[in-house]
Amino acid sequence: MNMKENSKKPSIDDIARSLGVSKTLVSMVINNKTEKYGISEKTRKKVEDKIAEMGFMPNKAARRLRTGKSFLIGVIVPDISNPFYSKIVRIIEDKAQLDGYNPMICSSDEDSEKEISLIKMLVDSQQVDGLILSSTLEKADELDFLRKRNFPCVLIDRSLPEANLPTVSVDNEQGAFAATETLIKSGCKHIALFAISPGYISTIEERKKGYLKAIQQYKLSSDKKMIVEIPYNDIKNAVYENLDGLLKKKTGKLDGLFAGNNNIALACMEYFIEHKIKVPEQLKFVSFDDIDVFRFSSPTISAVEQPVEEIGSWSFKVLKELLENGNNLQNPAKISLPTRFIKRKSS
Amino acid sequence: MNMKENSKKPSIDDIARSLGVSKTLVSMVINNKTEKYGISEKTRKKVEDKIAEMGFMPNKAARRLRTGKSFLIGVIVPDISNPFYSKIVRIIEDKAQLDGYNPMICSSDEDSEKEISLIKMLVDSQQVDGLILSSTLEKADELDFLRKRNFPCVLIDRSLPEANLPTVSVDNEQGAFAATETLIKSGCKHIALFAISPGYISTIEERKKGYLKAIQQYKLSSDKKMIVEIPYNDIKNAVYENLDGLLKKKTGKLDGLFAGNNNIALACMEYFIEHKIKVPEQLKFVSFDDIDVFRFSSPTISAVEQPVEEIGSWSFKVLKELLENGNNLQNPAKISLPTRFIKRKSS
DNA sequence: GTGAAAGCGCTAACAG
DNA sequence: CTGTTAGCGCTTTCAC
Repeated sequence: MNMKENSKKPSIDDIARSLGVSKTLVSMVINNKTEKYGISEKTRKKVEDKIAEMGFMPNKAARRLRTGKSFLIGVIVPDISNPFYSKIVRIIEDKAQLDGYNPMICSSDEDSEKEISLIKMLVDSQQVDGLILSSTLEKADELDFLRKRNFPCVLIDRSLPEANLPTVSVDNEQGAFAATETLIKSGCKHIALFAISPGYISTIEERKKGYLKAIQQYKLSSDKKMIVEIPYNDIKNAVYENLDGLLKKKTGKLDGLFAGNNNIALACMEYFIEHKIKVPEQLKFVSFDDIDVFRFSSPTISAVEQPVEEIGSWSFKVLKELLENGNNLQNPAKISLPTRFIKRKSS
Repeated sequence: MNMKENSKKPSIDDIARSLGVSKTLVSMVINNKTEKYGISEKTRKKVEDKIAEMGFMPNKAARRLRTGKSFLIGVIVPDISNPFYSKIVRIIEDKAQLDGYNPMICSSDEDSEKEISLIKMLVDSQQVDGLILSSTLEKADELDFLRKRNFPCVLIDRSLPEANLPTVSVDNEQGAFAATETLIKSGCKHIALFAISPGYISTIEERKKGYLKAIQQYKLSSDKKMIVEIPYNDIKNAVYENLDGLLKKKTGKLDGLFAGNNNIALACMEYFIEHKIKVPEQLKFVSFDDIDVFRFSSPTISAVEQPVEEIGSWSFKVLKELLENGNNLQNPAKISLPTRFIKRKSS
């Protein structure tokens, strides 16, 4: 009763047979190697026409098995539904396509174990040719198995200490410094930083550093309790609890808040609305990452903008270099892009 | 000078040889077929240990070539960096992973040709087992080559007329009706709908229908010019020009605006700010798609919320059904999910 | 200029 | 319960 599957996909063999030539010839045509092997224009044309006629597309699995090259690249980010990452990924997709690569995109959920298993699956199972990684890992040696194999891998957004891997990142310290400085200059004395945990992530560390540098440079009293870690999985509750605590304090009451990323900022903003906290009058507020919300909210939110386009295009550019010319383990590219602080009404 | 690649990946052969057994046995263990073939617990354990010890992972290219099954699914959306789609995709990723599938995610940029070539690449080249498609195509027959092969494919978000393919979508008409009705009930007489082009996309058509239904039901004068098409590639300019025109009119001046999707809404909101248009006093405003911005903007924006979670999980569920039990071309699943109108301050 | 043949790593039919 | 074997579709070496 089922509809019959009439038209199986043609293989290279079908093309060859229907033309009375060998598979070799067809293969050479597919791979633009006719020149190299001195195939005549006429023959090439003949084969090409047949390929078009039969709608032949080479089977990548077979090619992959034979050549060991997949023209796939693995892309792992913490969460593809976070606009910061989805924008980067989109750029990578476009750039990769231009060079015939297809990305396999995965979300690690800030989970080191999941990340490792995704990497293994991409590298060992799917045989991606290279990896672009916004890593959640704590230590570089968890990636040693890649390094040992000299596997093309570029770190983006987050660097890894002593990783010795090419990295495309952003000057988080400078960005955080600028953000904190703004708060200080507008009169804040008690500034908290809400940063996503785990705290060892390089971007978080650098943001903390920038924050502390500003605090110290302007001789504000620094208090360890003003740097709070917000767990990735429970942002809203953590933000609410901490804000409750910090705003209740009699002495040293919070008057400036720096949200370490866009999700934390959103939770803070919800809190402000629910608890009728007036920003910037009662509390000045800035955030890392610039998202659409910040331009339209009331008040508009000052934020550290990251150059997503550039992160995306550089990351593929660097990976491509690795893919084509091999790793230079002694001296991996380290690209650090500037951020831009956008001052709006919240600070 | 280069670091030697010491540790090649082990193959099924290596495992078998180092254990003195056959590849078959190892293969059976990998694929959990030991029960089926009555392999002893002991042997299985022995093989499994070796696999763990050598860090073996089956080569998917080989498996794919042999079995014709890739455990890959293709996912094509107009733009992965649009939060509406990135959220759906994220759900699909999670659900697929639970069943051992990996998504290959692509953006079509609302370009039919690009979409077709992506489909071909996914299906013929990458050999994905199934497809989840938020299609930009005009007519279903462009997908006939898939239907002929009985290829598992589910349409999401947008349906295709006479496609006879399983579809997971949303009741756009009802959503648009509710949105328009709100505008009418709050006193608007001259309501425009800004919809993304191409206008033949089912969601757009349905939204137009819902809009018109409300207009007619409440006996407002309907004017063709009040439905404007905004090209995907030039949203901002188109929105600005049309708003300029419609707001300048002496008679029948615009007093209500319905943005057909989130990107259009953002452009409108920028316009409002730049031109100091007071919403809702001067112009009432609603949008399709609910994004974070709408909850925080001033004023907050009323919007038709789509059940992204459900779209994502249903789409994989339906595809899985196809994958496991085959197509039912006579009677494909058509799942229509309700939308929810969220009234905020803008209307 | 072109073709024959081997083999990438895996699965499954069949044999024992 | 376990092994032998053929072959998926392609690229590449070598031969003519």
